[in-house]
Amino acid sequence: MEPLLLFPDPAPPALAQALDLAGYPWKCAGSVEAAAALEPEDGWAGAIVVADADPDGAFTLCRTLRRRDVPLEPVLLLVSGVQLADLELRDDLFDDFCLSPFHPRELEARLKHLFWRTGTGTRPELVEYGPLVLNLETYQAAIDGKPLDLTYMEYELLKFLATNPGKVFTREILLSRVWGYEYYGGARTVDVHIRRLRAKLGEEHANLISTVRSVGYKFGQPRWSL
Amino acid sequence: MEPLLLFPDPAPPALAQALDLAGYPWKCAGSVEAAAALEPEDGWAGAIVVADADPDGAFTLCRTLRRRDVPLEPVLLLVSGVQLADLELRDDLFDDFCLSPFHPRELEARLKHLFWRTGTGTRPELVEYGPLVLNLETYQAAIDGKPLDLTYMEYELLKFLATNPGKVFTREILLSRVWGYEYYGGARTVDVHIRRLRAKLGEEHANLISTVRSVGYKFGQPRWSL
DNA sequence: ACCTGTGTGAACGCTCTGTTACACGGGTTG
DNA sequence: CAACCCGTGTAACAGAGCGTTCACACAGGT
Repeated sequence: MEPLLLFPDPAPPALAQALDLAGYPWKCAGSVEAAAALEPEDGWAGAIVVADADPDGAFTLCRTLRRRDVPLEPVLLLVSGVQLADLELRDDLFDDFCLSPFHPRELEARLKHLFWRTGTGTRPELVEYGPLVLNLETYQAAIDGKPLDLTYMEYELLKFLATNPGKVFTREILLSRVWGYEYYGGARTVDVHIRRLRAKLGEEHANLISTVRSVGYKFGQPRWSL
Repeated sequence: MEPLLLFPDPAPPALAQALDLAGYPWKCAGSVEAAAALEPEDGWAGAIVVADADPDGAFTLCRTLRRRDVPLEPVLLLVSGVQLADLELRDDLFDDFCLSPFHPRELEARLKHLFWRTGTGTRPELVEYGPLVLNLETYQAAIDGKPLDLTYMEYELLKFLATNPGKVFTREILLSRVWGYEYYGGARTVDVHIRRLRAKLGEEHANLISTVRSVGYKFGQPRWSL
């Protein structure tokens, strides 16, 4: 995903932190010129403009962004309560606004809805570990960019292991956590699924799942762990 | 100006008072039927739906409003902080939201910006995915330029899937999001509608909807975007 | 060399899905 | 008002896919 443009420079720590937590990349610019210099090749994903400290600069930046050949969307404005009146007659300069101080989850919800509304990229939920990528929304898996054709149980097992890399699980734990608490069956079932997973991962990556003799299995971190 | 539709009935005093102060006329309705009975000849100016007390009723009303021949705009949702997660996957049901308790001036600012925005017509009336085109205004569908004769449920189901391409939905999710919250019925209903959709899409495009065994259905091809 | 634990392949049986047929209700037509 | 059509929900069945189990080979540790 392309980064968001933030104004001013430096951005308020709370804003930067909220975006980091939500997983949105960003870059700061303190002026129109700095924004132009920092702009990625594929353009910004959007802009978040803080209008508290320097309203004039903020609105100037918004105006510039909107005057481009392809007007930048979305533009989210962060304003303090007393600034609400400043929005008067400036509706064309922003797509949404958020009161400052803001709740991180409100900001995240607004960004999400904004991206949905403007039709631009929404990030899928991913579980990644090295060459392995699991897309939780599409139920797809890929390794080295090549899609893996996993069955439901294989996917669930791999997802559980990959979300807890390095940790060892006994077969009983895996049965209860992946198969379900009420499940009562042979522990060897796990072995067979592990084997099929290794086979589908390919010879090169079969060692992503390692056997811990007399204990169980673990995912990743084959050698050097803390 | 036509009145705003408020939900539920009675509306929170703070909301009514804020609207009175801002000069917006309004009427309350506690159900879909009441809203239909109260609707002015020229239609509502918009709707403000409070989701705090009765989320199910609120979202059902939103869905009804959006399914009209001319989808009602704008819809402003009032939610409490803990409800932010409820907005997940419901982006199509509202145009903006406001955290409750709200500051009257924030509400006023949002309404103002909302009317400005919807007045300029930014709502996407088409949903496109590859050869498929859905016209949300005329309720028509076409594939490869040839019109599809879909029933109401088929259209709603396809619309929901096509607006979330690549994402997998369980039958339960589809029942609640397409059929409605209050719906209690067999999950196999979804299967049959999927099958009818595939049949109408034609042999060539039937694979636009793919089955994810033990999970549900998804539309279109993966978005392996980063 | 023995024993325990794990890898491997095949076969069984169940769950899930595709598909068809039918029942029900609302609306329309004669 | 009856007869019909259309849209929708539900039941039933068959087939395929998939999970589980078993039997045996193999490796590691004592």
